[in-house]
Amino acid sequence: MPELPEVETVRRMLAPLVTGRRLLEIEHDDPARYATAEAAVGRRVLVLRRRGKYLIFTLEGGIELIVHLGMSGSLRISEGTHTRARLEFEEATVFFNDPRRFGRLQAVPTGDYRTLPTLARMGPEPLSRGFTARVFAARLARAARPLKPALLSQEPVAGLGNIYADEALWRARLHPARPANALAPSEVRRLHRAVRAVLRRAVDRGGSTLGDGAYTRPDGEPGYFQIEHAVYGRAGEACLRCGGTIERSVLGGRSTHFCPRCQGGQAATMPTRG
DNA sequence: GCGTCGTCCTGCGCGC
DNA sequence: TGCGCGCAGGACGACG
Repeated sequence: MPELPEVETVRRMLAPLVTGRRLLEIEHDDPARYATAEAAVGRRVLVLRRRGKYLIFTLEGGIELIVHLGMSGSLRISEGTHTRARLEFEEATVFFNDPRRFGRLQAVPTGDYRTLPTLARMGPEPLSRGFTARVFAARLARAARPLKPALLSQEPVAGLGNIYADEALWRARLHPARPANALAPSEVRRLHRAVRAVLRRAVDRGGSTLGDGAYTRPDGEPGYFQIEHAVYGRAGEACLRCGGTIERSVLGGRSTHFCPRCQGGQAATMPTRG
């Protein structure tokens, strides 16, 4: 499932192919989903940037083409088995592959994210200078809910999904069910460092490609961070830090992986499943 | 305003 | 072997 490292990997590979090129045509099979993207046709790409898990093609004429890969989407330079849209640029073609159709492709006036509330409310970029422990603490303090769903909301910090939220919480030795607004300053600093460290490392490794193969780079190659996962997908296995047994629970409707021994806190109150 | 839950969608694994 | 069921996930709207 594409999170910040996967989307950043895609951006780095596609940017040289599309920057400065005109988008000539968008061909798709689903007008209900992708018709608004057609407003981007005929415009030149000024820059391809990333905000959280969103890819944003900034186009001439005050238009942005926003791409969200959902949980199974990918942008590829060759056609896949579930290609939903084909973006024809001058001298380059990009295929939007999305088996489960959770991805989005739409054009908006630059900066107008009224139809994308998560993007509009999104917290700071975790690898930017603006993401300080002080800023993070202030944003976490707004949420009374557990850390895991709070992080998935994108409001304390941008770009974390199910995998990297679990990995960051493990690195910070924080239980996923701890209320987000109840962390000590030292715990916020630990989580701040952990988020940045996990994401930096994952970007370096080209993201995570899981067994379902849902995410691959644009050239079809996998990422390699999955072999460094400490908790995600390791339920029942030994914790790499303390030797405890990794548990899988459901929190905020999402599978959550953690070590009850060294991530302490409210482990005893967590419902378990699976 | 905030948190929770259901919905969207489809490939895959599992049990029968 | 083949069928049916449940699960996985991010975003968002409805609801309390």
